[in-house]
Amino acid sequence: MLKRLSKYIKKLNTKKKTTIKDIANVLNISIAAVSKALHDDSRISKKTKKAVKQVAKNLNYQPNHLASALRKGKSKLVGVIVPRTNSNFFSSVIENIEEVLNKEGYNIIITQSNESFKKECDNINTLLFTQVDGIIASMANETIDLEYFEKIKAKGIPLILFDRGENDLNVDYIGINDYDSSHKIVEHLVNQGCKRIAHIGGFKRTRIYNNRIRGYMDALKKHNLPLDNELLIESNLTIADGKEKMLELLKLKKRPDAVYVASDYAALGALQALKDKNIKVPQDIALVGFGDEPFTALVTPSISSINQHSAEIGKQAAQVFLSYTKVKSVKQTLNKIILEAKLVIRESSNTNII
Amino acid sequence: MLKRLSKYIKKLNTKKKTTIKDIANVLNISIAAVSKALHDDSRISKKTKKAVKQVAKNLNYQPNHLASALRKGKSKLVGVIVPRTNSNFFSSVIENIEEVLNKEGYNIIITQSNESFKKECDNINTLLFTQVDGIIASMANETIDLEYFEKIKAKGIPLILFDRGENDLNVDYIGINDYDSSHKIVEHLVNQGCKRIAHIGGFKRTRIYNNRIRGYMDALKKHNLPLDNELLIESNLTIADGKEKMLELLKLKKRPDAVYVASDYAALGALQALKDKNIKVPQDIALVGFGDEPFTALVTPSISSINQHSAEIGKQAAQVFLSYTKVKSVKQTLNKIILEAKLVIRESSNTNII
DNA sequence: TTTTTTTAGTTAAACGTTTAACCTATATTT
DNA sequence: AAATATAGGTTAAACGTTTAACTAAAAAAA
Repeated sequence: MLKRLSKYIKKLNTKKKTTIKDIANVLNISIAAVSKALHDDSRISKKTKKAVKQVAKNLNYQPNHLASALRKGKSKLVGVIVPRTNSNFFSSVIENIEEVLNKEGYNIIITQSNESFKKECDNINTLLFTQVDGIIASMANETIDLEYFEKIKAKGIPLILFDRGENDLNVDYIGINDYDSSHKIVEHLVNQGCKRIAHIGGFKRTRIYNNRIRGYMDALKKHNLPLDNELLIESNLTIADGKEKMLELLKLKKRPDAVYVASDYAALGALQALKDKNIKVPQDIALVGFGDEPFTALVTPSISSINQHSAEIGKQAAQVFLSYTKVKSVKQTLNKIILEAKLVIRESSNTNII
Repeated sequence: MLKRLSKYIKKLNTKKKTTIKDIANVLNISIAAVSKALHDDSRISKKTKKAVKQVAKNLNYQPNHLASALRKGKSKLVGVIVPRTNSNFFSSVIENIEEVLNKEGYNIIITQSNESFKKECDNINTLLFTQVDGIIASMANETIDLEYFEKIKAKGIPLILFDRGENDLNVDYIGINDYDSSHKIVEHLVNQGCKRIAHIGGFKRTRIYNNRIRGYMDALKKHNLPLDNELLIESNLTIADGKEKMLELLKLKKRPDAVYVASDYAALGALQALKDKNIKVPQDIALVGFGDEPFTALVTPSISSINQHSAEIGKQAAQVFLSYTKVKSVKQTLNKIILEAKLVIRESSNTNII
């Protein structure tokens, strides 16, 4: 064996990678035995297993994932599609998906749609082409046509949506209770004495923004505040949008005394507009954002916001995917997991402390 | 053919995926012909090509990437390792790497080290296991032991580092000129009339932070400013670190009149500390950050910073990788690409405008 | 007409695993 | 002692492509 080994040791210096065939040759056993030994199959003796593992180490053997994936029909790869990774929310969701899936031997391929429908379709094609075993996604703002997502389902590949989902699409979903979150915000602002509460929201067609808008309207009704159409604005919720829409609100004859913005980024823009116009926050106008991005705690005044439990969403999404891989029965009830969000009150809406 | 096709059309409803074998059966030709037709091989007639593509479409054929990757020995996957995706810098670099590589048929697998050496090693193992064709990485702060990176090189897999690299490691590198950037900052501060310039930097062992520190010291010398050791602080450069180290600087008997922080995040923390202590920025103390993260333009006062050309870095890194796949000759000179950074002057260091 | 060239394929092996089915020698049971 | 079980493997096919090497028929050249 030693002679055979030393012959193979030379191989280390060449480019060619070590395969189980090499190990089999060194030990003069079949490749099947090697494969089984590496997987601790019960039909291989301890002695052989030990020898195989030793040789594998010596030859610096690295299993060929492609080969086993092809044979087993499983790539052990999960695709993740997010609008962008550069928000703390998505970055944290991804981190937690990765953590849970890595433990089970899965790797993730992260792709960004940049909020573009076309890019999202490309991403889906790419992931299907790469033979991922499942897809976890949060939809782009633009997306209305669900054909591509249907395609995933049609192929029998588990699809789990989080945060940005769609009511029409019959898939697993993990998100927070947007409707209730709006209620919490409005209630808080009412408690602060606000009477004219505006909402800079996202577009109604997107499930989460629709829910936030409905929650906002129903909450106003509940607290006997009149619903004024000029106080409800739809937008893309970028920083620039927040600034622009806030300036529009400030032009109204009857200004709002509070603004609830459906995204922290837009809230940051709105805050800049308020500062530019020398309007005191929260005394003149109170401000609440959404998402609890770290910077909300760092700007002056700090911005009240809704914590979306990003870590929890990531973990649950991964778990739902794993449940598909474990259960043999194809028929499985869909998971619709709605987490309760938490309102974090900061300076921008707290008139008591100041 | 129609009869055969309709027989196969049923297959669409089953789980089994369509393969080139199915297409071959429908048209009664060999699978080799199908493979060639799909790749527009010159030895296949136009008629056959057309027929093959039509049937492929009808059967909803999707090439099995694993099979072709195994056969060709190329996974068409590139691994990307970054400390975290949630800064604009890394997110932008990644976006641009992806854009360039996608055009050439490559996909990327993004992994995060979370600045942990152990996680980084795990990431490398994972990527090697997944048979990536190359790795583009920015090292974790913690990393000193380069063994794992050597391993990549040893396997003959192209390794390209960006931003956080290492002088000792003989690999391709793309980054900005940190040394010069420090010079630009110091020069600017001197022009603003500052005479006691402090530096909250990263750890010297990391190449980029070392260069920034050296640049800072040499620039002081050049402008005949004394180098005071208590004005040079090493840290991890988190937001909290920035705040803490700034408070330390404020405790000095002889306070600085300007602080150059080696990261925007730490600069943000520093700014909070200054605000808490009611110190006017830039009048009492001027502040400059590093990285040109979007929030630097949005806080009050806005923070001057260094733009690192993230898009350019991403594109170049991808190009360097591609150069390995195209050139046959193994011997290739290493690329060390150093981009010139740009100082963006904002309120935090601009005494003229105020 | 015969030979050569071109066209349009076909055959079969290979990529590195996994796994169902089979086999043989030894140990155990009856 | 014969029958059965168990341990420890081996053989060969399969996963879905790609590709080098071969071939048959038709077209062009001689």
